[in-house]
Amino acid sequence: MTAEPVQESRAASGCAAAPSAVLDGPVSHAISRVSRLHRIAAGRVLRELGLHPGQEFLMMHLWDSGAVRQSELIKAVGLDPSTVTKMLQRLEHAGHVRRRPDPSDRRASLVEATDASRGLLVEVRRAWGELERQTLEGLEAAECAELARLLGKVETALWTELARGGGADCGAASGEPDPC
Amino acid sequence: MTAEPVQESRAASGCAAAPSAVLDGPVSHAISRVSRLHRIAAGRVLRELGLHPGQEFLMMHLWDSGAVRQSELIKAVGLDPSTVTKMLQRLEHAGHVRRRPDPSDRRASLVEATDASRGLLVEVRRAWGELERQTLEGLEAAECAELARLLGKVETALWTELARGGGADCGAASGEPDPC
DNA sequence: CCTATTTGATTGGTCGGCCAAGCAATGGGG
DNA sequence: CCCCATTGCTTGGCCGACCAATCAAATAGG
Repeated sequence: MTAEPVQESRAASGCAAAPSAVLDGPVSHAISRVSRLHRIAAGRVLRELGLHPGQEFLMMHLWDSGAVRQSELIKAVGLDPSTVTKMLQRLEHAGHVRRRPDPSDRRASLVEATDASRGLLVEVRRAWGELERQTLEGLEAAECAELARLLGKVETALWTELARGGGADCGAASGEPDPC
Repeated sequence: MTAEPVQESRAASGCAAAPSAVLDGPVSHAISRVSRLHRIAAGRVLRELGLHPGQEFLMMHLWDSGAVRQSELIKAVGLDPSTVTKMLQRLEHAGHVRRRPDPSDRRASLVEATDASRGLLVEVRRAWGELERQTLEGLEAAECAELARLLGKVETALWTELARGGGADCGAASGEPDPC
């Protein structure tokens, strides 16, 4: 209808400047938006591999560490136990992971990536490289490093804040200490 | 627990892998983690107000812009139409939002915040201020600005990349008085 | 030894969020 | 005037993610 002005605004010119986005104020909004876009981008890249966004986190950890207790996996990725359970059920059903009871502790489960899933390893790594490239496109190396540093600081800030109020245990995989 | 050595694998220190940073995808990981923590923090702060994380986005826009077409709202927040529909259904059921058919276009809906919801306005603003404070705790003003700038760049980068692959309109929610 | 607490994992419920289809109304072109 | 593409929104399905509550097993305490 009548010359959609919106598309025009977003069109290279209007969007390229994107002064509004930068000045938009709250970092919180920016985090939410960036995260959402990032997730969508991840979904696009991973879709062809048969993985849904978020699952690659688990798989990468499993590929990296071999058979692990589910509780270890939970602490490593920092997700809710129920979330991990359901994700693993789907991944198991898809043939990407295998779960077996831990003989030394009959309530625990050992999780490991299947051999079949190994084929995905290189693809997923490539996809993540692509995603990283898309994410950091237009940023210089120094900016990238700075962004990583700042995100790290924000992460620790949020983390301590949450630990204070929520009493969540949370091993926090690679998180807090050691800010280089 | 078993004698499971702490898996302080190479990952933790993003700075160490400066040259190969792109391969490991530290920024992508960081974005995901920070976003998740941030969302949890937002949920904590908003829970007492009866809002779920994400809803405040819609409400803030509605408070700010009065009655709007649903399609305008969708473009403004940049979410999927179906997502907005369901969120609005819940918000309406909760009494925060009112929807009425647009007389000038019988397939469209006009959405507006209810008077009752206005009471939440100041609370939500306060909660977001609190959230912002938690998020940026430990960062200096210059770092905060730099983070905002970098996130803006990442956002536009992801955005153009997504627009290339999938039909995209562009809303670029912007232009509101936001104290930082 | 037998009970309390803690730990490991699962289920149920709800919400945000996406995609893919599906209508209903609008409006442009033949 | 009618047909057809477009726009606006909704539904259904699925997945990630949270919380709360539950159950089973292991361990600490009396």
